[in-house]
Amino acid sequence: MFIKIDFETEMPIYEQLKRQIIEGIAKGALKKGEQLPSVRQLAEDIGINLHTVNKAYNILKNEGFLTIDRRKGAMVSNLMPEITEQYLELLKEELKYLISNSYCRGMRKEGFLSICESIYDEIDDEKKF
Amino acid sequence: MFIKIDFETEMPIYEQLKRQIIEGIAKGALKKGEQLPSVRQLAEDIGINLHTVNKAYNILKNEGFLTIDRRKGAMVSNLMPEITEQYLELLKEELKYLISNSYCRGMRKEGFLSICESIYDEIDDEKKF
Amino acid sequence: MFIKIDFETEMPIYEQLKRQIIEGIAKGALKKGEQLPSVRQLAEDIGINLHTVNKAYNILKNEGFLTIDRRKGAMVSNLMPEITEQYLELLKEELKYLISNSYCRGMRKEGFLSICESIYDEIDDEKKF
Amino acid sequence: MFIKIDFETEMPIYEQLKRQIIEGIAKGALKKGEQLPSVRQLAEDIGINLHTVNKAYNILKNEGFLTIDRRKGAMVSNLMPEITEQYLELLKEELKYLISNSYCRGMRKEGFLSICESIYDEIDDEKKF
DNA sequence: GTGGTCTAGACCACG
DNA sequence: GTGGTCTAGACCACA
Repeated sequence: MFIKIDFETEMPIYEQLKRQIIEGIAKGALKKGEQLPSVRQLAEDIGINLHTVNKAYNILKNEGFLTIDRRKGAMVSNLMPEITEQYLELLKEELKYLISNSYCRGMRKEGFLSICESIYDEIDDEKKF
Repeated sequence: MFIKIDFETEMPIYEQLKRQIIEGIAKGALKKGEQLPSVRQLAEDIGINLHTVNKAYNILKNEGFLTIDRRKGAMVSNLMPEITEQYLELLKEELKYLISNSYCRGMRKEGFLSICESIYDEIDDEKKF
Repeated sequence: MFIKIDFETEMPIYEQLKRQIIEGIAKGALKKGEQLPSVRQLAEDIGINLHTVNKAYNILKNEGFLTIDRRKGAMVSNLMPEITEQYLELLKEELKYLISNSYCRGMRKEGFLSICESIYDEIDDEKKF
Repeated sequence: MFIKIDFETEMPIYEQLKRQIIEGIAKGALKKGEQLPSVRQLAEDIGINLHTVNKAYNILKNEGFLTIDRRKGAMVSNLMPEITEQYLELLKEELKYLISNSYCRGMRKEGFLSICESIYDEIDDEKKF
């Protein structure tokens, strides 16, 4: 796997793991239906406790990114979660803060948008392979 | 003040406070050089602990949004912080996650950018008054 | 057979199998005395493990829904189990939880009863054929 | 508290706890907005591990029955969860099984409905005090 | 071998 | 004092 955990940051390990898996799905490193390593396996690979991996997997299951198949363990869902009203609200809140902060620091609309665009393009690029 | 705290969310109160102050500065509700309520005053208004307000103020001071004068209390800095390399890195990380998540849920570049744009416009609009 | 297994739910496969067989008996898709597919056959049809089918069959035998003959395999019992004190207790416990949950969510007696009624009617309807 | 855990049954402790809390809310033993014991407190009272209580609380939080206030700990939500499409589906599935089982054992519609009714009445009765 | 459950103990962020 | 996080180890249900 491509997981890199930063043990220094204050972001919980399970949250870092969760985010990297979502990013992995977005850029196609993890295909729909693809099987993920077992909690034990991944925990060992990363050097963390299996319960921590389990927590990340379970959150992702609850959010609809993963499904846990009794026979094969965790796998990427074939149907990704929707853009719910609730998600949109949360996204806007988060963006409002990021934009406000950047705005105060002098970044204008064009600069911010071009960063977003380049990230989107990055995802699309990796998608091709 | 315009502060609204949600006591039921996972986000720490001091973080909510910090974000709302930054958003207030961005949209011009708080002008440069303007004085903020005293720690004691604000804490009472919102109904939270002194320490919590203090923590938010101190973080904002360290990040360069506020200056704290022993006599006059906290005020909005006359010079906003810069777009540092470090900030840019953090911003990109955060956006990468938000975009990946939205991408998985089917939101494409145009949709995401238009949300960002509308938030920027909102800030600019409020700025006029 | 009419069995549909959901491999992604939390409910064990053997439990899903057991429930669907009981539902099949209730609505008359499986007649008293009727022979069921062999463990091996059913396992292959559904694409699950032998042991899993075996477990479901054995539970159903112990509860009195099936009789298992060494030569002829499993068949639907000619005498269905009774409403024992123990069963009634369990049923009430389960209903108490379901009703409490529904009640909290605002469902009133009439709504709940009408759902039960429609399920009963459904069973009776299928019974006619 | 009124919690009674059965350590013999195969139902997970956290699930028993979750159910009893929901039942407590339904019958009014727990009022909206009321504060629950801390995880440590309740764990000690019941004689289980605090993580087990924590798990139950978190599930209930995610389902909308509890809210966790940073200042005061867990409390009963002021707004109960809705009857979602998904919940209704699950409820019907569960009822379908219970009814099928009871039907096989000879219980007819009237008998089943009267049990449901008496449980509903029980809840309403306790509500009055 | 897989995830689920439970226990236990430690440390930390928060208020 | 509250819940959140992480670690650790044990046992079990499931397939």
